[in-house]
Amino acid sequence: MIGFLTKHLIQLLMEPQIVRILQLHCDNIEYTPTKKEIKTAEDIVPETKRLEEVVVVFVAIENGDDSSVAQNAASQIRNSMQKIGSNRLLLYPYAHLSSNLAAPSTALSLLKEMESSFSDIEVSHSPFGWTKSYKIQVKGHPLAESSKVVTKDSEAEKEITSEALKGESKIKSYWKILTPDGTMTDISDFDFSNHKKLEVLAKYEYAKKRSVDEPPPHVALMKKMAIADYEPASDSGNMRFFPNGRLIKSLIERYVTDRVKEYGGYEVETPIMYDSHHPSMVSYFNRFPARQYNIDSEGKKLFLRFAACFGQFLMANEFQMSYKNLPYRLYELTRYSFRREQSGELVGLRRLRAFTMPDCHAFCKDLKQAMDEIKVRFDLSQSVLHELGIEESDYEMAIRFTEDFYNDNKSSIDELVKKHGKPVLVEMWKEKFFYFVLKWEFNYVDNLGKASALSTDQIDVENGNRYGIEFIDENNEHRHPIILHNSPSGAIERIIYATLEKAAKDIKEGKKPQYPLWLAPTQVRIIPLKEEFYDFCNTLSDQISAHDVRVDIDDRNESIGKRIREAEKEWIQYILVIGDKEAHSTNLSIRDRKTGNVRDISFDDFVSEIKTQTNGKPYTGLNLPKYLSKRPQIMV
RNA sequence: GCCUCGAUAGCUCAGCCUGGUAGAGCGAACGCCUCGUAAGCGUUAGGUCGCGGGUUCAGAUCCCGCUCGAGGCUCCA
Repeated sequence: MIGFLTKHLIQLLMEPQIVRILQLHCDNIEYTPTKKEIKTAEDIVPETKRLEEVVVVFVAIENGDDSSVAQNAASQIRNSMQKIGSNRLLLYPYAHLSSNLAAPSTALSLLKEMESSFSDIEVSHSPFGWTKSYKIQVKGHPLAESSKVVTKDSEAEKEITSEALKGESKIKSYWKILTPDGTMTDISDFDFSNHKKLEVLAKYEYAKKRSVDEPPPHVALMKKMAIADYEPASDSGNMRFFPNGRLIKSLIERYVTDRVKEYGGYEVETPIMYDSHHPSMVSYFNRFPARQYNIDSEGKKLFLRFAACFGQFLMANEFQMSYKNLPYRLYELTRYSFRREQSGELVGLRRLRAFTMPDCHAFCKDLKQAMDEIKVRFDLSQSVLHELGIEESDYEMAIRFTEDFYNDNKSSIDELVKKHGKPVLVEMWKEKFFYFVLKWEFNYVDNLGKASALSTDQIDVENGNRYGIEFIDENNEHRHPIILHNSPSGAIERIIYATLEKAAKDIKEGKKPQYPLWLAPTQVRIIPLKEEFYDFCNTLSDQISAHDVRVDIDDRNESIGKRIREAEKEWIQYILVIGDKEAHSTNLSIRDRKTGNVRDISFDDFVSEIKTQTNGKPYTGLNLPKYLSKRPQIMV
């Protein structure tokens, strides 16, 4: 905020003979006149005034201004207020905008003229000629802050829209490509011809080529496969998961959790809401304007967590740690993390307001330990994605760091790139702005050329201090750990999104889409030819499911063709049609969706064929009635 | 937040341009058929055409406003 004011004040001071305006869309402003600054100050009783939901216009009227300029200024203010949908205005005389002020009497009369030209909205002005103290809360949206210079000729109008929000975060980024052999190329000099997906990631201006009206294919699939759907009675971006979706999601959740625990993470559970006035939150918040759900409760201003960081940091704050305990890793699968993304940004399972995020923090004693640890977690993330069915050709890596950090840690950074085995996108900063000095992520690039981050890790050098997390080092000194923030898979919903997008790609290419067998809601479907085989089917299904296989029975009175067709539409990999022949055979006749052919196979071989494909993955039983005649249709 | 599009049966959608009794397929209920690897047949039920206003003898249809949704853009700590 301070930086913004300074920047624009300098710009404003360079243009002579105009009305100068700094316009701010505010949650509230409170001001108190303290003393008269000039003899001709307005005659008022000084009292504190507070306005809510208001556009505050700081205005300086310069030498040479007249009525037409005032009118011009008023009409511009009116225009922009319509744009942002506000109808309360405070004109705030602010001499510091100009070094060429008009005489106070002229200025006051023009100010009043401006005020009176707003008949249709609620308008007031703060007292002219008084020294005032004020408190102001500016909104965070892009149009909230703007400055204007208005001259007699309205065509000379200049409007500068604030870059305050993004401007700060984008300070001096240098975009590069780093190849596995360690060479860093400027992005404009890199030959992308063999790296199309990386190019998509690199230029996120893909709008030009893509056909606009096409919804991402996973949205239709998530409904058709009865996985998930929008819940109109909730807020946008809060999904409901049907039995199929819950089963898939819960298996992925369990798998990622198992892998993190195997790596050395200790699972914890922390609250989903926090007090924004808690001292640890305040400084964190000052950097990041409102993008969270806020809840007022008994005078507390609570917000819903947007990551697991707070809970784990506040918890680690209570730990008495020695350097001998480090690295120490805390893990939580947040169900949910909440980010109140702008409504227009929400898309299916790709971008949500409530999502499930595995989040593993490693507390490290020094940078060397952190660099060793980040490599282990890099391998973990790669492996987890692979096992979830997302291959290295599906995603591109981006890495961000400060220039100093790169120079000091070049070989370790090169090592990460080498592990990825492909060129990676680099964003390099001259100096640290965020709390981290290095961050990498894997970005899934979908059918429409959209990139979404999956796995990520960061080296955080600030929050150990901010949250008062300490350990005692070899010399009996108190020190703050370096903290790594890793999500080995990224949001679970996003893994489902990627899985469905890959399936959609198969469909488009004429291939049969398929779930990885361990995620399939039904792994084996049994279809009795006639009612007389029901008992046989039931026994068979018990025998198969005794080996931890999800098997169900289509006992509906439908034609055999129709029941097979529907099993195919559910992407069920194995179908067993049971008739006279099968009921009297020791072997099974299985229809394998991958080939569409029927083959004979022994019971044991069949089970072991399934086991090979689901080896090392979690299992849970059917999440639907075993008999299809007992299932409601999910119509979405 | 901005732009565009949309809202008709449980679901997918037609009808709207050119105003005149509300349609189809799927699904559901019931019945027939008892079936050999991607849709067997018939009958029935089911709609305040998102909400509010206007024009008209008459509005799902034309006009205005609103609500909700979706996609794109911007954004993504």
